[in-house]
Amino acid sequence: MDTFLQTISAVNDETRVKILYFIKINGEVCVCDIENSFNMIQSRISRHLKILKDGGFLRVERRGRWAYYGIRNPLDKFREEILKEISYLELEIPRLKKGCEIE
Amino acid sequence: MDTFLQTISAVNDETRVKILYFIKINGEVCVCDIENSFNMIQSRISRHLKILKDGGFLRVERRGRWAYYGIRNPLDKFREEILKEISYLELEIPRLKKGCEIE
DNA sequence: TTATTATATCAATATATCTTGATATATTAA
DNA sequence: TTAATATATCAAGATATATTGATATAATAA
Repeated sequence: MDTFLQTISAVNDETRVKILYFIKINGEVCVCDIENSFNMIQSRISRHLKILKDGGFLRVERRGRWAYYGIRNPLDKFREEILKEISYLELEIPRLKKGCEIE
Repeated sequence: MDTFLQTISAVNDETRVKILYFIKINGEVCVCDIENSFNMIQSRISRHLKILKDGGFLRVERRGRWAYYGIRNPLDKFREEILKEISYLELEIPRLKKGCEIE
């Protein structure tokens, strides 16, 4: 039950749904890219990414001082269905704006 | 987005997940049956049923003074997947105890 | 009609979650 | 080593949701 609720509550927030879809569309992105694209403060983005990661939707890889987030692969059937349902929403998401100095 | 979040938030609660599964297992039940089986006060059950109904999982039919709740049929693919995922949890749910005087 | 039963809804409180700003940590550059 | 950058985490306040007890509504029984 706990895992189920963790998965569900991860997508029970408009901001997180948009961030998740943004990552699905843009592939691997770092926190500052999302921060910059969504124009939200860093702690807010970071917290949402953690919840999405703990919910099993995202993986994170650290390279240098950057943390790159991407859709976890492979993704199990259920989370895949949730992601599909989110895609059907055809959400308006911000265009990717790189936020870090160097890459 | 609103419909998606309404669907998701409907199953973002342990009590509601159990009630939903209980109804899936037992078929059509009235509020007092759930009240009696789960040993919860009536207003609590009634509120959760409303949220599950508004989330698109349940239908309700009034017959006499009773309100019979059942799984909405047909259920769309996404809610069907959620219900399937809940089934996989193999939750311990209370045995059906009829709660009304007459039926 | 009056009382009883089943259900829904409201108001108050309790609990959980989200956002923000501050601070901590870790990596790289100077 | 010191400064700057990227990210994570914490504490406080704001907002949302859950639970309870009381009350409202509607159907039936007496």
